[in-house]
Amino acid sequence: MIEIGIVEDNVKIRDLIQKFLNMQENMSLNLAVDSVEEMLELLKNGKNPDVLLMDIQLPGMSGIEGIKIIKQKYPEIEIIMLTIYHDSHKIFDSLCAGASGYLLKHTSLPEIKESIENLMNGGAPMSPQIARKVIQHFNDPQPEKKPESNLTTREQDIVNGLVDGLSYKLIADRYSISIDTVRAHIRNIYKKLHVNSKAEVIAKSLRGEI
Amino acid sequence: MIEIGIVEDNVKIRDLIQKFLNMQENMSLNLAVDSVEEMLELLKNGKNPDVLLMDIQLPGMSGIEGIKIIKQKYPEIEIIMLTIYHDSHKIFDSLCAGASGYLLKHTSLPEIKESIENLMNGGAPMSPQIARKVIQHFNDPQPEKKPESNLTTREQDIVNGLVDGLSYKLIADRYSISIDTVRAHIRNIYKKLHVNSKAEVIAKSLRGEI
DNA sequence: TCTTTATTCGCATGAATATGTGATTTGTAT
DNA sequence: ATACAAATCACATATTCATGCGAATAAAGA
Repeated sequence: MIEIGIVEDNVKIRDLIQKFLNMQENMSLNLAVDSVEEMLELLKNGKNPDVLLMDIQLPGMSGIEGIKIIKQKYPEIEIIMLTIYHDSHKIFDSLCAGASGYLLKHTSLPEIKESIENLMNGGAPMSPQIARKVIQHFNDPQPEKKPESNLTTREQDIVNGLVDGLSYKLIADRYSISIDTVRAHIRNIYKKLHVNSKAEVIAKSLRGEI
Repeated sequence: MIEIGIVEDNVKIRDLIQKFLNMQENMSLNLAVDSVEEMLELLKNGKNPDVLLMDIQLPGMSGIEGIKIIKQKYPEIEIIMLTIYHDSHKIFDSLCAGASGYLLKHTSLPEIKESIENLMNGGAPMSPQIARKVIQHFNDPQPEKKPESNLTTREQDIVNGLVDGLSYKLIADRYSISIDTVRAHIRNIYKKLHVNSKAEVIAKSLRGEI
């Protein structure tokens, strides 16, 4: 039985979710409050939910501040944000504060149920739009440093092999070339980078100097 | 009709996915190749898929390198990684390179179909385990990777020497110990870190995994 | 056409590394 | 008192790496 709590000041929404989840045979939602402060009170009194559904816009402390405090005191509780906000700032603040999932409020009840199960199975439920924003966070940040590699495509391949900790033999296998070719490339790489050991190439590469 | 391409060198898997997706009324998978190089050739010849499913471990260029090149030349193509790798390094490399989704290979065919639709609707398909790793990246960028180093002070010194690109001899000189002592320490370091080459130690260290 | 560059391959050799099997000393914890 | 981890050193050997020399092919430029 998954014990669930909800912090949501809109009573209509809260009741709807509570009723629906309580109808599920493997779920129980008995902790339904409309502020972080009340939830903290319940937790202090020994209540021990597995998952918390949390709004951001709340009376008193915001949901994001709530995450920080709750995760600090009760790190084993998983928190899913359930909110109307889809701006990157609130999303990332929530995730950085310790939320394990982020759903938008138009998420259907069955999807909320699925998300909770997903979370208990080691997943991280997100609405598609949220996932997109999270992914985009990785996509762009790059254009800062470009140390003019000078390395050819193949040479870059070889460097990647080295970084992966492969021996010449394994690199040769990976690219289906002879070990002597690998040697040849490495010679050229060393010349271009002004180094003379695998170690230095790996270090340079991982420091972003290639 | 969603035009799909797949880069996957395992013909069994590729054929299975191809047949399944072609059975969908709104999807068409005609571009099925087993290397990035071949896909680039098709794209150059005017093929224009909406979505690419891409493996990471491929003959020739890796899938991650492939993303970079394809996204640079054809930024409108959405790429979903479909691979067995679930280590953070490969996930983040893929996302940073421009992937819009990341699925593990045990994903069922209907889920792959859903993921493609999700993507076309502005989502970012991810397997739950992947989503979790992505979220964790925000949760606590630091304490997550504290794998209990176990390395002693001296061992850490040696690791630093390796990262600086020094040979055993030079490390011995730096700390005024014999080269055999350096060897001994390195043996112990390898055991503790479960590696067996300088290269891997340097890589781990620079990734903050020590 | 001629030149460069990228990529491929081979052979050879000394240097460095990986790994095994020891051993001694000095603290610290039990 | 003694058990144990940390640090030190030695010897041996098989593998891997660094590097020199040489060379062929194909693609891209001058």
